[in-house]
Amino acid sequence: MIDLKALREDPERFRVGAARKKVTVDIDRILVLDEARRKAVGAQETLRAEQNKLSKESGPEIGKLMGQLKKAPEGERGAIEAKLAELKARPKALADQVTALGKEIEALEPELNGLLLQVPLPADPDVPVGEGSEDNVELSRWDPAWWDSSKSFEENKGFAPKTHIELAESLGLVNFERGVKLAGSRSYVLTGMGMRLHQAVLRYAYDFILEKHGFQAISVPVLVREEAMQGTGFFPTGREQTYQLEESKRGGGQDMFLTGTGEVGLMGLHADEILDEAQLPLQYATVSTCFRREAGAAGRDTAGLYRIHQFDKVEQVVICRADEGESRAWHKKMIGIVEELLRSLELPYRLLQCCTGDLGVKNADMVDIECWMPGRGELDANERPMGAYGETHSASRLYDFQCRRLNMRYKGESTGGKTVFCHSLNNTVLASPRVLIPILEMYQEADGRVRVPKVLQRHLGGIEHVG
RNA sequence: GGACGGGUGGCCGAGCGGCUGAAGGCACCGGUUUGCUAAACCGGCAUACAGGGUAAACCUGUAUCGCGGGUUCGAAUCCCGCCCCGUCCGCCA
Repeated sequence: MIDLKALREDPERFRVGAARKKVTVDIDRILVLDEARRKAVGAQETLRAEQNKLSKESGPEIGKLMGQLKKAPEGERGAIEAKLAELKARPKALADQVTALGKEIEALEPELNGLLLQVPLPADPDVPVGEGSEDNVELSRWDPAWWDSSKSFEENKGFAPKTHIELAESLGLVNFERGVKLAGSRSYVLTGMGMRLHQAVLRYAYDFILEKHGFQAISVPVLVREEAMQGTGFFPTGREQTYQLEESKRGGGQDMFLTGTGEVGLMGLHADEILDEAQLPLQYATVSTCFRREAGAAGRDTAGLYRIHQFDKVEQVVICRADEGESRAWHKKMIGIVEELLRSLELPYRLLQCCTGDLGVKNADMVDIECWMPGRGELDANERPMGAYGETHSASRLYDFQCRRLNMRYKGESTGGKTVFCHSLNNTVLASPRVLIPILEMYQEADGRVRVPKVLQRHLGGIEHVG
């Protein structure tokens, strides 16, 4: 949620911000509705002030007259009743006007609020302007000692690579057919060492963020109420991306939603709370199952473990003071944690500065990390993929956009006793099974086996090879 | 699924038609006292929106006692609907 006051004062900033993010939202309509609403509210408040004053004056008198009426002899009742009616008439008339204005306001608000929820947070000025992912800017690359990203897989390792799908099949790591039988397209079943690798890499990443970086371990519900989805900024825009359980249709209280990321639970934890500045920054990490409908992605990445409806993810979230410098410093730090993790796994990766067109509504800045996946990308003359970077991580800075919606504030020395909305950030630590793609493909050997990354071996009982 | 009980400020908790934005306590902030700490005492202490004021201090108004509606001149208080939380029993893990 953006600040309506800020929009009122500088609508152009939000017009440009939305345009650069390729989001269509009628800012002028918001201004018109806001103006009309404020006018009506102002008029209503004036009337109410008058009404309150009147009822304070005439109220006790009415009470007194009512008492007299009970005891009064027949003859005097008419006079008292007339006086009562007169006393009651004026405030009543005002109340009717207030009600009328209330109806007017009610008519305006749904549209205004609906529009307001759609206004994206403008990207920071240093975020490159662009249309979409093709305009993202590469910031840096990293390769392990045994890999040279300027050369092909075959030049690096001396044999042609198999894709993770082929490896999964030959080594019995995934059963796609049965996944589809059970749950439809984009479903899979990890089997044997596939499941063990999945568990091992998640556990490794989770221990990594907790033990090496002091994040707090926490579990989250993955089935949440609508407020949590709206509060974290996934609704209304991402509504069609989420699975909805229509409990209300079965006579239950509310519909529930399956979360697409642990971020929803972690950020929702402190919704409607006022935190003590001394508690900040909050550094939370969770591992949770994520569900995504992948609506609108029909036909893209249909095979393999890349784009699937259900996966598991270690997610990190930071809630800090409302300070741009602090927010930027945390962003760097969170990205650094992932770099350290990927280096320990010896996976080649690159950092991408996302351009305005590739940002979501809620972030001011986003850096993606992509791992090299030899089985992805364009096909060569032999119809074999030439490899490509594929997104495995995404680090966002949201300023107070999310906390405003969640009504998550803090108070302390630096705020001068005022309550201020917190800033929030989030980043993937590791998502699996997607990360198994670069692991399987990069660690495959000429004999068809897959070496187990060193750091994962202790999570797999010391096993050095799969297959 | 059945039977109850309950949702009030940062927290606990009273109030059950006007004098209540709301007693009292805790926490917090300022002060007095004090060798230090503690205690004691005094004072302060909700949020949002709108208007005024220098985008500060502050002032004014309105709203807010789970949410929505109703009764009433007037509702935290009465009525109706909904949501949520809790307890006990049953069922399942």
